[in-house]
Amino acid sequence: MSEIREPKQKRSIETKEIIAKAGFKLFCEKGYHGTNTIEISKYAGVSTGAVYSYFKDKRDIYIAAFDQYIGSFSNLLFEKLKSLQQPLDLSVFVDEWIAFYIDLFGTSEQALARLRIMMLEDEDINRHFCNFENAYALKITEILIHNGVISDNSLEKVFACCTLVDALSREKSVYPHEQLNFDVLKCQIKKAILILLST
Amino acid sequence: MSEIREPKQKRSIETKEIIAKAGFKLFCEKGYHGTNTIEISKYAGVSTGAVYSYFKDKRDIYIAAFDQYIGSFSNLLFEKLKSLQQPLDLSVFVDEWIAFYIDLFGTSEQALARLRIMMLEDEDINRHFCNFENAYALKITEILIHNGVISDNSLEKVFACCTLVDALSREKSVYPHEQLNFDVLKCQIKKAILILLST
Amino acid sequence: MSEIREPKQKRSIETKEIIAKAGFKLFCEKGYHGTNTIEISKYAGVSTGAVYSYFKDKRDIYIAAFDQYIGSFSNLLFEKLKSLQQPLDLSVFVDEWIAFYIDLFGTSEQALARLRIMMLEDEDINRHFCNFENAYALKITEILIHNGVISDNSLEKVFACCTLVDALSREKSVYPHEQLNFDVLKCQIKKAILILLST
Amino acid sequence: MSEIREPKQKRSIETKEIIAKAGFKLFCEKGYHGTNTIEISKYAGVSTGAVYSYFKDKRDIYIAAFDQYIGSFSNLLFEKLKSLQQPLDLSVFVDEWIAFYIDLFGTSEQALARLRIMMLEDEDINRHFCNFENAYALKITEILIHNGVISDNSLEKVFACCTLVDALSREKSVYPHEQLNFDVLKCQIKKAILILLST
DNA sequence: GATGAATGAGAATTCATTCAT
DNA sequence: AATGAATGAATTCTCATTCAT
Repeated sequence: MSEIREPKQKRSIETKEIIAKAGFKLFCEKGYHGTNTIEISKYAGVSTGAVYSYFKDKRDIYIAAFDQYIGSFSNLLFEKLKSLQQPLDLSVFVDEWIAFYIDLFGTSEQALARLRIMMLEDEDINRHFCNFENAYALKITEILIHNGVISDNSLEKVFACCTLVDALSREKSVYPHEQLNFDVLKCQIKKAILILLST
Repeated sequence: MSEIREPKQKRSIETKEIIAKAGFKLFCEKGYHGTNTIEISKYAGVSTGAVYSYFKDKRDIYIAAFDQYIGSFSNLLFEKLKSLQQPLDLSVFVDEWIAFYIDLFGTSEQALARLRIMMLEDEDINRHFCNFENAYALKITEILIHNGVISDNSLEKVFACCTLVDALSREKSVYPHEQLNFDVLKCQIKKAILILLST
Repeated sequence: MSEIREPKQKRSIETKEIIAKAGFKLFCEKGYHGTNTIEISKYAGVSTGAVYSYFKDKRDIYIAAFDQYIGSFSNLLFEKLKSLQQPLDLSVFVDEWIAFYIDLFGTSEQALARLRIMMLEDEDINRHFCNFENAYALKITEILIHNGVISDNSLEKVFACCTLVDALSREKSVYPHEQLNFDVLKCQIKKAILILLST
Repeated sequence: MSEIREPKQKRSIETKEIIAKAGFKLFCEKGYHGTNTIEISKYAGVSTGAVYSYFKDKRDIYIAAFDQYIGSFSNLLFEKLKSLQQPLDLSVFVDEWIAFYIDLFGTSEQALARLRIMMLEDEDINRHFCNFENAYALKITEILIHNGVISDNSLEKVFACCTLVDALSREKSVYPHEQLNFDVLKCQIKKAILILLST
C-alpha cells in the first residue's frame, strides 16, 4: 500500500479539498453505497489514482467530506447565534436557531440524515463523528447558561430541544408527512422548547 | 424471471417467515449493505434458491422483514395503550408509552433506525413504509382525542411527542451520548410531552 | 437418477404428449434458452416432477417436441403432394409444394428455424434430426423420379429446390427484408425450381 | 451502472479488439449461451472487469464481435468481385462469388449461421444486423446491373441466388448431408444461378 | 405415482483498489 | 507525481434437477 500524502503545498491541499467536496456532493445526493470512487474522481476532475494518493480508502473520503461539512455547519450556526443582540431574548434565539438550522439543513439536503446513516453502518465513522452532536449541544448549552436562561439539567434540556429542531428540519426537507401542517408543527415545537428551557 | 411463490401451505408459509426473520436479524445487526443473500439463506437454514423462490429480490426480503416487525410493533404498542385503565391518567399514559416504546425498540436494537436509513436510500422502501409513521401518530392521537386530552392541532402535538419518545429510546439503545444522564433526559422529555399535550 | 418411464398406458402416453406439446409451444415462442422447465410443466398442467418422470432432461423434451412436429409436418406434406392428380403437372406440383410449406411453416412460426439453431448448438440434437432433411428431400425426389420428372443428379437438384422453398417461407414469416417484393420473389423462385428440375 | 469506456488510446483500442476477437472465436465455437464472460476474458488474457469496462454487457460483446466479422467479410467479398476483369464474364463472376463465399465462410466456421441464430433470439441483435443482408444483396445487385447482366426484378433474383450460395457454403462446412455430392450440388446451383440471372 | 419445495452450482455484473506507464 | 487501465473477489440472481412428503 502506497503512502497517503499529507498535503503541505497549497495546490495539494486544494486538490484534497476538491475531492472531499466532490465526495460530499455525491454522497449527499446518492448515499455512500450509491456513489463509487470513479464517479468521485470524475466529478472532482482528477484521476482515480489521485484520489487514492490523498485518501486511504473510500471511507476516508467520506470522513473528510463530512468533517468539512460539520465544521462549517457548526461555525456558521454558532456565529449566527452569538451575533444575536444582548441581552438575549429567548424567543428570538429559538426563532433564529430554527431558521438557521433549517436553512443549513436545506442547502445540502440530506447531509445530516446521511451522516447518521453512516454512523450506524460503520463503527469507525461513528467513532469519528460521535462527539459532534455532543459538541453542538454543549455550545448551545454554553450560550444559554452564559445568558442565564438555564441552570439545572441544562444539557438534557438542550438535547431534547435539539431533537425537536432536527425533527422539524427533517420534516421540512426529507421526510414530509402529508397530514402535518408545517407551521402548526413549528409553532408547537417552539412552544415546547420555550417551556423546556424556562422551567 | 421466475414466478414468486405465494405460499399457501403451512410449511411454505413457515419457510417464508423463517427467511424474513433471518433477514430481519441480519439487517438489524449489519445493515442492508452489510448483509448478503447467501448469509440470509445460511442463517435461515435454506438454500439461496429457496430465498429467491419466496422473494423477488433482496429488497423484497427487506420489506417483508420490516413489515413483520412494524406490524407486531404497532399491534403490541396499541394493545398496551388501550388496556390502560379508564379514565385515562395522562401521566401514566406517557410513562407507559415511553416504557413500552423503549422496551420494543430495545428488543430488536436498531430496527427502527435501520428502517429510516433504508427509507432514505430506496424510494420503493420509502413508499412502502411512509404510512407507518403516520399511522402510528394517528393512533396515538385518536386515543388522546377519545379521552378528551387534546383537541386542537392534535396531530402536530403528538408528532412532536413521538419525536421525543423516539429520541429517548435511541439514546437508550443506539447512540448514547456520554455526557447525558438518561434519567434526567427522560424526566425532561416527559415534562415536555405533558406540557405539549396539555396546552 | 430415477427411471424414465416409457409410458404404456393411454393416460401416460397422453400426459407425455401434452408435455411435449407444451414444450413445443414455448420453445417456438421463446427459444430453448428462454424457456424453463417449470414453465413447461405449468403450461402442460403437470408438476415438475412429472416432467422428469417422462423425460430424462430438458433436451429430451426438446427432442420429443420437435419429433412430433417434424413427423406431422412430413406426413401432411407428403400426403398433400401424393394426392395430386396423375399425370403430374410439374408447375402445379411446385405451386402446391410452396403453398403447403409456407402454410405449415406459418402455423408454428419459427419452429423450423428454431430447430436449426438447436441442431447447431447441441450435438445430440443435431444427430437426432440430421436425417430429417435428408428424408424430406428423398421423399420429394422419390415422387419426382416416380413421375419421370428427373433422373440424374436428382437429390442435388431437389436439395437446391428445398433451399429455395425454405428461404421463401422464411421470407414470409420470420425474416422479411423490406426491399423485397414477396410475389416477385416467389415467381423467380418458382422459375428457378422449374428450370432446375427440367434440365 | 459504470460508464463504458470508449477507447481512444492505442492500447485501449487494442484491448477492446482483443476481447471482441476472443468473444467471436468462442461464440462461433460454442454459441452465445455456451460461452460465458469469464471464458471470454480468460481467452482474451484480461480480467472480467476489463471486459465490462469496454462492453456494456455480454450481448454488447456479441454485437461488437460480429460487427467486426461482418465488416471485413463484406469488404473482402466486394473487393474481390470488383477486381474481376471487365467486361464481366457471368460464369466467372459466379464461380468467384461461390469460391470466395465458401472460403470466407469456412475460415470462421459457423459465424454466419450463429449470427442468424442470435438474430432470431434477440431483438436488439436482430435490429443491429438486419441491414447487413440487405446491404450484401444490394451490392451484388449493383455490380450486376452496372454490368448490364440484369435489369428487372433484380433484387429478388439476386436474393434467390444468395440463398443458394449460402446453402452451398453451409453444406460445405456446417451441415453436410451424407447423401449429397458436393460437386454435383455446386454445379446444379451454379446452373440455377446463371439461369436466374440471365432470364 | 404425483407433487412442488428445495437445492446449489453457475452466470452476469460491479467496484474498491492497485500499479505499469 | 499523475494517470486511468486493469484486477478479481464478491454479489445478486437463475434454473435444471432431485427427493421428502
